Amino acid sequence: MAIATRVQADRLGEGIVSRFPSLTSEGQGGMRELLQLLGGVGVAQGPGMDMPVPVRRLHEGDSLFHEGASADGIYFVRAGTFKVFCTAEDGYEQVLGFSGRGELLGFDAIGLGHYANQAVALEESSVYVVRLRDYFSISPRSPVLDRAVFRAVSEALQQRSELADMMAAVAAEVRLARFLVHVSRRMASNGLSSREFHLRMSRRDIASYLGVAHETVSRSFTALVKLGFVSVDNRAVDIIDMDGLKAFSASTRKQTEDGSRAHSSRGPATRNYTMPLMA
Amino acid sequence: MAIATRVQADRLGEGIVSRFPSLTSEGQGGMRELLQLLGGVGVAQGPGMDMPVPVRRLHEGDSLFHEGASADGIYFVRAGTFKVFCTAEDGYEQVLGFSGRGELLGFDAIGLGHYANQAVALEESSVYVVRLRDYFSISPRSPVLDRAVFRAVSEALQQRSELADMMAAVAAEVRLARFLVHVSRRMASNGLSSREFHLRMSRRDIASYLGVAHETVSRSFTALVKLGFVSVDNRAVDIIDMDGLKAFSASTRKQTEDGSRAHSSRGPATRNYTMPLMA
DNA sequence: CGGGACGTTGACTCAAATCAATAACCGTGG
DNA sequence: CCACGGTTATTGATTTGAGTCAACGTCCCG
Repeated sequence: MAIATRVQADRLGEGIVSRFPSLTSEGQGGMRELLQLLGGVGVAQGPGMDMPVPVRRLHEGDSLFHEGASADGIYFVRAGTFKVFCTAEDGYEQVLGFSGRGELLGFDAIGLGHYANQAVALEESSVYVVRLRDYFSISPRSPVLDRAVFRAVSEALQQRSELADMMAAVAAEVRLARFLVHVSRRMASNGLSSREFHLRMSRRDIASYLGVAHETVSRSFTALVKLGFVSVDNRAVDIIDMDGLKAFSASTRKQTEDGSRAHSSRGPATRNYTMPLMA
Repeated sequence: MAIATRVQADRLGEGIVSRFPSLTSEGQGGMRELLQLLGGVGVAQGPGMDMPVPVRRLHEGDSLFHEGASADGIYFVRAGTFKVFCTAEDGYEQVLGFSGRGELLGFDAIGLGHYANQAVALEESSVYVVRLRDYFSISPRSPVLDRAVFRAVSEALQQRSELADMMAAVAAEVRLARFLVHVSRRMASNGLSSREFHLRMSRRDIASYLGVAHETVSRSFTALVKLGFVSVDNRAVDIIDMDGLKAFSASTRKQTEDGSRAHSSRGPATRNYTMPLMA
C-alpha cells in the first residue's frame, strides 16, 4: 500500500530552531531562554538570569552521551529529537523513550555517577548543557531553576511510566495506537500539528519501545490504516480519526468478539470494548 | 501479551486509617536521620540538621497516596515496602514498581500537581514526609539535602528503566529471573540476605509488573525451580544457584541448551539488532 | 464452616515471533 | 547517469509461547 502521496515529510518538523533566532550557531544560550523553555511563565527576573548556558548541537546519529560514560552533566533538549536506549551485552537494544523539546536527558546518571543509557539524536538537534557543579553552585540563587528542574525531572519520571503503560497489557495494535496518540500530544504541546506529523524514529525503534517485533509494528500500522484511524506513508503519519484512535487506544483487551466479520482467519482487532470490569 | 491484574477495590484498606488514627501514628524524625538514610556518608554537619521531619506509618493495605490526589509532598521510605501502580478506567492495574527503604515516592506529582499513581503499603511501613513548600524553603540552606534528593530521584528514574528492561524482549521465565535478581540485589543493599527472602507482593502483582498473566508467573516459578536456580515455597524464595540465575536472566534468546531439556526451551522474544552504531 | 483471596496446574487457542522474500530508498562511486 | 550494497519497510507462511478458561488445593477470616 505504498501508493500515492509522497509527503515531503522531512520538513514538517523544521522551524523549531528558527524560533530562537537569538541563539547563534555556536554554543551559548542564556539562562533566561532555558527557563522559558522549561517553565514558560513569569521567569522574567531573578539572579543569574543572564548567565550563559552552553549549547551543544548534534547531527542525526550523533550520541549525546554513551551508556557507562561518566556523568558530566544533564541536558535539556532545545530542538530536535533523541532516542534513549540501553544496550544489552549481546547487542540487543531496548529503547526507553524518545525525547523532544523541553525534555530532560541524562538525569539518571546522577545516582551512580555515570550514564545508565545512551542518547542519540534522530535529527538535527541541540541541547542546553548544565554541568552538575554549575547547577549546585547557582541553585541557591535561583529557586526558579530549582522548580523548573524539578518539574522536568518529574515529567521524565512520568514518561517512563507511560512506557510501562504502552508495553503492558494490550494487543500490539493498541500499543501502536497509544504510541501515536502519545506522539500526537507531544507534537501539539510543541506547537506543531497534532494530526499530521513525521516520525523521526524507525519501525525498529518503535518496536523496541513498544516491546514487539518490528514486523508487528508494520502490520499494526496497516491494521490501523484499515480501521480508518490513520493514513500512513512510511514515516509520515496523518491521523484521520483522532477520536476513534483514542477510543481504540483505550481498549484493554480484546474479547473474541462475535465472528460475523469477514476478516481473514482471525479477527484482528475490530472495535473491542473492555471487559465486564467488575466481579 | 500481558494483561493487567484486576484491581481489588475492596482491599485497599481505606477507612482504617481514619477510624483508628492511633494505629497509623504520626511521628517525628530528624533531618539527620533522613539524610543518613539517603546519603549515607558525611552528613554530620550542616544547617537545618536538627530540623524535624514528620514520619507517617502505614499498615499493610494502607494507601500512601491515591492517583489523582493533589500533591502535598514527597515521601522517602523509612521502612517497609510499597507497591506503586496506576489503574485504568476499566479497573485493571499496572504495577510500576515496588519501593523499599531509602526510595522516593510521589515525585512524579510535581509536574502536574497531582499524583500520577497510587502507592500502597505491602506490609508495616513508614515514610518520611517532605512537603514541597518545606523543601523549597530549606533547600537553599541545605545543598546536602539537594544532592540527596537528586540522587534519590535519579535512582527512581533508573528504576523505571529497569521496568522496561524486565518487560521487554524476553521470555517470561527470563523476566521472572531478572525480577528475582533485582529483588535479591535490593535485599542485599538493605543489609538483608540476598539469597533467601520473602516476597511481599502477590503473584498477581508480579505478573502485572512483568507484563504477563499471573498463571504464567506461577509456571515460570516452577520452571526456575526445575532448572535448579531457586527453591520456592509460596512467597519464600531461596536462590540456590545465583550465578546460574544471573546467567539465565541475562539471556535474550535461549538456544536449545543442550537439548535434553524436556522443556523444549526456545523462544526468544522481541529482538532488536545492534545497529552499526553510526547511521 | 463457608466465602474469599491466593496459588498451581492442565487443556486449548491464538496473537505474535520467527523465517523468508520482495520492494523502496539512500548514499556513493564509477 | 545508473549500478551496487546497505538499511528500512511491507507482506506472507509457519510455529509457538503465553493468554485464556477452568478445575482444584490451601490458607485466612469472620
